[in-house]
Amino acid sequence: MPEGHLIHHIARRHRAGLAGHEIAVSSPQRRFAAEAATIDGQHLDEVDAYGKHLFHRFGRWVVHVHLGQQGTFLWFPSPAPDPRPQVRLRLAAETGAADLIAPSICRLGPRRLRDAIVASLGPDPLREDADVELVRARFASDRRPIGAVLLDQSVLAGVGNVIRTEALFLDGLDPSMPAAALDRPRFDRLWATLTRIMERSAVDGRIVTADGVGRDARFVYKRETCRRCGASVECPIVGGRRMYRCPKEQPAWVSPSHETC
DNA sequence: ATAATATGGTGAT
DNA sequence: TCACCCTATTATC
Repeated sequence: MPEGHLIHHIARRHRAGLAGHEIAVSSPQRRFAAEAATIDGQHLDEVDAYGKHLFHRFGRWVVHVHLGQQGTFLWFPSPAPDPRPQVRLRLAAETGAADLIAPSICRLGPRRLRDAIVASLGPDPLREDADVELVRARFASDRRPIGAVLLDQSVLAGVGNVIRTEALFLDGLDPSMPAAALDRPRFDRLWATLTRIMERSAVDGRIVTADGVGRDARFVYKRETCRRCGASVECPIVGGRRMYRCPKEQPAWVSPSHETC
């Protein structure tokens, strides 16, 4: 669930349903109670997504949320039911209520907190202000496997395990290929693929690569056989996380130095 | 119905 | 290196 597409999906929902209103802020679970009291009743100025980070700005304050692996934001149009006891943060207006559950980060800070977080992140393909040239330059000087670089949030913000896996499949790239070995046309195509997957997934609220349900909604992620050609899918660990590769659709990268002789 | 799993990143050890 | 967060989704019975 929580890759960058979902954060943008949530931001769009909250922008439409909560921004511009005075918000009743509470913490049924109590772990955010003091902070909630500080901003309770204040005007929500804007909601912003950057990579996997979410920011709600209330005047000089900003609420910073990272969903981690299990975190989720539920949305209830009015009349919203009573929040379950596990709800860390509820943001409620006359239009509806958003309940935050099981985040890895939920904290209140000054506005500059957002700037500090953003400064640690690479460009986000889902943002208009994304600097593609900067990402291309970072790739060109990075000899780590491309599968690992795609997960590095300081290079590129918002891509997670499913999106990196499916994007590399769609572009026929071996995850273990060094990022620096990617030529310009293939980099540009990969950027376009990432942007397309993420934008469509941000609209739908779930990752969409292939048409289908469950595992059949993906080409290789969590599959035993390739959805396109039926070949047996490999499961290498790249960048510390398990990923999936079709050996036929994603032929092994061979170092140019070994080709000549 | 019930159970296994992880589409992260942090902070403790 | 590991525990944590305690969810929705998916698979299985």
